[in-house]
Amino acid sequence: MVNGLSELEREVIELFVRMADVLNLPRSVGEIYGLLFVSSDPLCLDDCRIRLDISKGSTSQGLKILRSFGAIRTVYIPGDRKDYYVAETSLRKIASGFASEQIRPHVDSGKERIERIRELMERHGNEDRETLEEKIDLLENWQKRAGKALPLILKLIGG
Amino acid sequence: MVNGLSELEREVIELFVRMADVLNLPRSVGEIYGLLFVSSDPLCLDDCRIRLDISKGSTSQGLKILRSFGAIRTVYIPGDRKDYYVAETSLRKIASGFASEQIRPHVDSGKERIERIRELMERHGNEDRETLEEKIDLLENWQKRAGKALPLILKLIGG
DNA sequence: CAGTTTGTTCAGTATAAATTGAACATCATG
DNA sequence: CATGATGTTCAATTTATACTGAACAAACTG
Repeated sequence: MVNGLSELEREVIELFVRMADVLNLPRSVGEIYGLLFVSSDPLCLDDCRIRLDISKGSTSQGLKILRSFGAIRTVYIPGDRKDYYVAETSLRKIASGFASEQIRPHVDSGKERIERIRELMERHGNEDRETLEEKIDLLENWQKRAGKALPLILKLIGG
Repeated sequence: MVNGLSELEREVIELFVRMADVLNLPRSVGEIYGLLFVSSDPLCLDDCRIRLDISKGSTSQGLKILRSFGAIRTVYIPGDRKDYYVAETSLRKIASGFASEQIRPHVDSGKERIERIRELMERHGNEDRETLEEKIDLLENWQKRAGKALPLILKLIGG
C-alpha cells in the first residue's frame, strides 16, 4: 500500500480518471469522484486532499465542479463544521446534470452560430449559393437532431 | 476578407472548431473539416494548409484523423497526383466512425479495468466487502448500459 | 535517374489547461 | 474580538497536448 490508497482504491480511481479524460474534465475531478465512489463513508475536503495528495486549490475546484452537475452530494455530520461529501450513484442524475451543465450550453451556442451563418449567407449572393444553402440546412438538421437526441440518451442511460 | 477566408467561411469553420473541442479533437481537425464542409469542391492538403494558414504537419495529421473515422472522403481527380478531399455529410457515417474509433476503445478498456477490480476484491476480505461489492456491481451496470446505449445513440442520431 | 511534387514523421517548441500554494474571506467558538 | 478551523480565489508554475518545420520517403516526370 502506497500513498495511503489500497491497490483496489487506486484502480477504481484510475477508472474514473480515464472517464474524466473522455469527458474533458480535469484529472483531479476524476480522482476525487473515484475516491468518494469507493469510500464507504463521507469524506471532507481535507480527507480528499490528503489521500489523493493533491493541493487544496485543486480539491476545492474539483469538488465545486462535481457539485455543479450533481455528481456528489453534501452530507451533514452533526458536530462537525466541515462539509462532507458522498458520490451520487444514480447514473440518471449524474448524466442529466452533466448534460445540462456541460453539453447543453454548447448545443445552444451552436444554434446561435448557425443563425449568424444564415444571416451572413443572405448578403452572400454567390454562385455557390444553392450548394451552400443545402449545407447550412444540413447543419441545422444535425443541430436539431443533437438537441432531440440528448434527452433521449438520458432516458436511455438513466433507466 | 482576411486570410483568404470569407466571414461566412470563418464562421462555419469556427462552428466546427467548437465541435472539435467538445469531442476532444485537435482544433486543426475542426478547422480542416469546417473548411472542407463549406467548400463546394474538393481540396488537397496544400489547399487546406494555405487557406487555414497552418503547417504541413498539422494538415497531414488532421486529414489522417478525419480519414480515420470517415469524416472525409478521398476524391480522385484525373490528371492530378494530389489527393483531394470532400467532407462526408452523412451524420450517420461520421458518428459511427467516431464511435468505433474514439469511443469504443475507451468503453472496452473500462471493461477490462472492472474485471481487474473484481479480482482485486477477491483478495480484499474487508469489513466493507458488502458495500464495496455493491459499488462494483453498480459500475459494471453502468458499463453495460454505456455499451448498449452506444449503438442505440447511433441509430437515434443517424436517422 | 536527377529533379520535382506530394505527403508523412518526429524532435523541438509553443500553447492551453490544470495544479499549486499562499493570501484571503468567512465564520464558529471560547 | 482574537483565534483557529474551513473553504475559496487567483497569480505563478507545471504539465500535457498540439503545432511547426525540416528531414525524409515515395512516387511520378521528363
